[in-house]
This record gives sequence, structure tokens and C-alpha cells, in this order.
Amino acid sequence: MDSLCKDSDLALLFAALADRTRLRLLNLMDGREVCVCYFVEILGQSQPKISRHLAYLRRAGVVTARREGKWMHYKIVVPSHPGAARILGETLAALRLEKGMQADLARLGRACCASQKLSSLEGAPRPAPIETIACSA
Amino acid sequence: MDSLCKDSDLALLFAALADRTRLRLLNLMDGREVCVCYFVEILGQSQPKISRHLAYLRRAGVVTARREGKWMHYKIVVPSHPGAARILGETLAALRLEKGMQADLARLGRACCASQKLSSLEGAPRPAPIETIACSA
DNA sequence: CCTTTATATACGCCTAAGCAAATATATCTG
DNA sequence: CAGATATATTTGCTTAGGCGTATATAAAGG
Repeated sequence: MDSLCKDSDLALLFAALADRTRLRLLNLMDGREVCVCYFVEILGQSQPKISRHLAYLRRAGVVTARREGKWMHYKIVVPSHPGAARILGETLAALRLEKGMQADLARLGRACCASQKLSSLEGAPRPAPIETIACSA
Repeated sequence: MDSLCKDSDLALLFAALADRTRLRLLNLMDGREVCVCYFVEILGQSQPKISRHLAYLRRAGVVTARREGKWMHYKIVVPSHPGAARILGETLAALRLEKGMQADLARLGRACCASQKLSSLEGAPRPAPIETIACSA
């Protein structure tokens, strides 16, 4: 089931974070639950690729999925391991400072407001804010 | 030269941290410069394996090496990227809480004091404390 | 110089995991 | 039930990187 389960909890978390695409996904999920269709739209990458990375994050216990009709919503899970939670929080804080990550969030905002117009997102459920992740920053 | 250079600075750091052996090495280097012979002795793993992981950490910019005669000393480099520095600091703090990591440090202390007796470490240079890594914890 | 000691690198093997393209599944709608 | 839509998984290929073993390099000492 968990092909990427190495040994240390932390090593597992780090493996999940060691990919640019997954960092971009996590940044978009920082503080909100996001529908897969937005990831595809915003990252401009293939739907199977997005799904694969989301599956990886899910297997690593970093995110959870919730189905709502045809749509799947993903959000970040605060790790039970306190150290992991702090590291994830620091990671999200660091991502917030990156230009590219800010651009992704800006596109999310725009896609959200334009979801009635963008044919690709017509009727898609809007990203919903959730309780903010504990962040020591 | 940098076969593991992906794209994001952070993804590179996380890849370096995504291995149990490397986390053990970093834990041993937390706050001190350590000679390779101690790593081999304490982790109880083959010298080439230790060297390979140290090379990986060096290529990732997480540690630097210093030669002293026959011996090589490794120590942690505080990343110039502030976010990376915080994440590394949190990581080291989290490792300090792990039983296995504490056991490694205990063995380091013992190996250090017994280095005249342990034939494998006879004459090996002792680990030296250095300035502590910035740690937000 | 030749040997020993300490460390690094190369080689061969194997698995994890990245990608694109194709296909499967689940849900809604008519 | 038959599409259409949204998402997930499989397949096939390629590369990174883990491991053990063997070998290379660097320094020290006779």
C-alpha cells in the first residue's frame, strides 16, 4: 500500500516535499481546500500528473481528499508528529515568500473569480478557506 | 556535477533530508564537526556507504568537508536561503527528540572518550563543537 | 619508494519514482 | 441505460539513487 514508506517519519515527509510540483500543490492548499480542477488549470500540467502527485501526498499522509459529487477536494493534514508539523509549517511559510508560489496563488484567485467564464472551470467548486495550519513563523 | 539539482532550492534540500542515514549523519554533526571514522564506527555501516551519503549532502550544499591530514571532517553549513535555514534548524531540533538519534549521540560521546582504546579509532581526531546552528525552536 | 591508513569513487544491480499516453472509474444528466 | 465530466490508475519508458563490492586516491610513516 505504501510503497514510499521508508523508515523514519521525517524521511517520509521529506520525500513528499522533495518535488517542485508537490510543493506548488501544497502552497495552493495552504489554508484552503482546493478542487483538483484548479490544480490542473493553475499549474498548467496534465491531469494525470497532478493526480499522481496528489496520490503521493495522500499516501505520505500530508493531505486528505474529500469527494463532493464529481469533484475531489484536497487539503493539508497537520501531521501528528509535532516535529513534522513544525517543519511543514516552516515549509509553507518559506513557499509564501517565493515569487513563483505567489504567482500560483494569484492565478488561483483569478481562476476562482472567473470560474463561471473559464469554460474549463465552469461550475467547479470554489476553493474554501480552512483553519490555518500551525505555523511557528 | 550536481546530478541531484532539481529546480527549487527547497526541493533540493528536502531530497537531501529524505534519507534515514543522512538524517543520522546530520544529527551527529549538529553543533560539532565530526570525522568520517566516527560516522562509520557509530552508524555501524560500511565506509563507502557513509562516504556516499556525505558526498550527497556536500553536493546538496548541506555540509562542508575539511581535510586534516588523513582525516576528513564534516560539518553542517547553514543554508543562505533563510527558509531553508529555518527548516534545517527545525529538522535538527526534531531529530534531537528521537530515541535513536539520542542513542547515536551517546555512542559518539563514548567513542570519543574511548578513542585511545578502540583500535578502530586509535588516534582519530575528536569531534569538535562549533557555533550552534540558528534554530528558531 | 612502498605500505598502511583514511577516505572517495566506480561498477553493477535493483527499486522508486518521474513522465506521457492510454484507459479505467465514479458521478451526474438526460 | 447512455453519454459527458472529473478524477484516478495503468503501462511503458527513463533516470535518480539506494546498496555492496571492488578499486582509486591522498596522506603519513618507515
